[in-house]
Amino acid sequence: MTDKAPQPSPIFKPLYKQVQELITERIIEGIWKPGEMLPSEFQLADLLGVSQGTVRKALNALTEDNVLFRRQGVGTFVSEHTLQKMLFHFFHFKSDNGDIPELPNAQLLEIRLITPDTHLRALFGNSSNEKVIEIHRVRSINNTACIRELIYLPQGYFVDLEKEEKLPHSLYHYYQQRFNITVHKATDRLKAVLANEQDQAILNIASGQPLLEVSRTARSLDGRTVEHRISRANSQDLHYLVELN
Amino acid sequence: MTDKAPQPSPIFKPLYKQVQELITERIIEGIWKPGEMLPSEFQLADLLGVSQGTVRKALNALTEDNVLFRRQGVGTFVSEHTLQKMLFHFFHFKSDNGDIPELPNAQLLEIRLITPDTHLRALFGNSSNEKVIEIHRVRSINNTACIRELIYLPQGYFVDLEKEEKLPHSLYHYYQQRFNITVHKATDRLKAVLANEQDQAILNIASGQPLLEVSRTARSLDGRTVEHRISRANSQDLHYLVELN
DNA sequence: GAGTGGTCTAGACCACTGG
DNA sequence: CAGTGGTCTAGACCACTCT
Repeated sequence: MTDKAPQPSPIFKPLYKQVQELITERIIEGIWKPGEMLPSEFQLADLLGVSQGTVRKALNALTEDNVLFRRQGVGTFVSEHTLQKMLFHFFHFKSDNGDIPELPNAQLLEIRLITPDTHLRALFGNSSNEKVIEIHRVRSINNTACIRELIYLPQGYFVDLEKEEKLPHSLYHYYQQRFNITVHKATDRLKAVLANEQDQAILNIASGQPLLEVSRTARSLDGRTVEHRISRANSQDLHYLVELN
Repeated sequence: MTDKAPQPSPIFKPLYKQVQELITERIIEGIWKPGEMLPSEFQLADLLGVSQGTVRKALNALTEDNVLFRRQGVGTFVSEHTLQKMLFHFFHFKSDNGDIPELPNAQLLEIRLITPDTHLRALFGNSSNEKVIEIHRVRSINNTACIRELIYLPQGYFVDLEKEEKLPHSLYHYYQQRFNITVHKATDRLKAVLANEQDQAILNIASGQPLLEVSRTARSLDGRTVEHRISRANSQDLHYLVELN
């Protein structure tokens, strides 16, 4: 570490924070990959020249933040976007009666490159000539279409994704495996809207029906905005679940 | 504490957890009240016969859980539902352009006692003859009605509340002060619905308009369900904000 | 300056997992 | 059994706040 003694006030940053950032960087750089095990607390302590307790505090903070997960008697691992974790953290639509045990199937309607409007450019911090990938999908439960998804990705981070002809139902795991992009935090904004003609056709509903629109901005481990997603759900038999603490 | 040495496996509960529960109980019993300062770490350690580090771990866990808050150089305090914290934790409606800096005013329409249906009884675990208080309000921003609220409270926990003629805009602070009930966790379920006639009249909107309906179940510190609330919002200029981590 | 929480260390021991 | 994370302790020192 830089210095064992904490710095004088204004620049003061605890040792364990520095350790935390250092570990995060190594994960971002791909030195430690999702699913892999980190060295033990004592090994890391020796490696970084701090005490085991300090390393522990950093590791626990990162575990709290879902960057790592720990199993007593086994080790500390870099979090992976397994289907289970995805569902828990990033998929909040639930069936009204009983739960949705799995992620609803997603049928791909279209992938294309578009020229971003000012809104998308602002979101991604794009240069004006960079293209954006648009993915259009529809999710179904029991063969009934219920959620229409429009997904926007900056082409620079997702090279050649637009050439795929099939995509997995859970994109976040795919982003992680294929592009080393881990969706870490997201902001959802919810509104009630009326179904437009396209919604009516795709979701097979009458005109004048209300839809739950979820507008998501997702950020990766290093803080970049990597995805914008608009989901329009027929909330007849669905709801969006939020736990407040 | 009961025993310094951790128990053999199946009953094993860490010391700091026991300390945590003990402190929580004292808060529930009203021995330490919202806003009040707890004894210092060392005093608590002496009091409970554990080390300061163990007390610290318990206090930090409770801080993480928003039961306490700590200020370096000052002390550890029992959390209070100040307007600020309320807004941050339990009021997630935001204005589309710019933020809502304050809680929108709430105008009381009606308070009455009702006989709970089976749904409400199941929620509150009520005996069948206990009444429920129904509060009907409407919130406005810039003198424009935007959210209609129907609030249900078990009468047993909120004695004589139905006799009030005026209620504060933020009820959670009031529950805490007047009834020693701290809303600690809540579950929101969101749907898009069409405005019914009553909605149209109260929110001053045309028929066929979509509303964002938020159905909340709120639990107190000791885990009892203490409030059910249905908010119907005109999401024309509003959205419901969720941060995912 | 006195008192609080925050950081860091060092060491002992316990609980859990897997070979 | 060896190796991992989890708990608990004790003590030193730092940063912050208030008076």
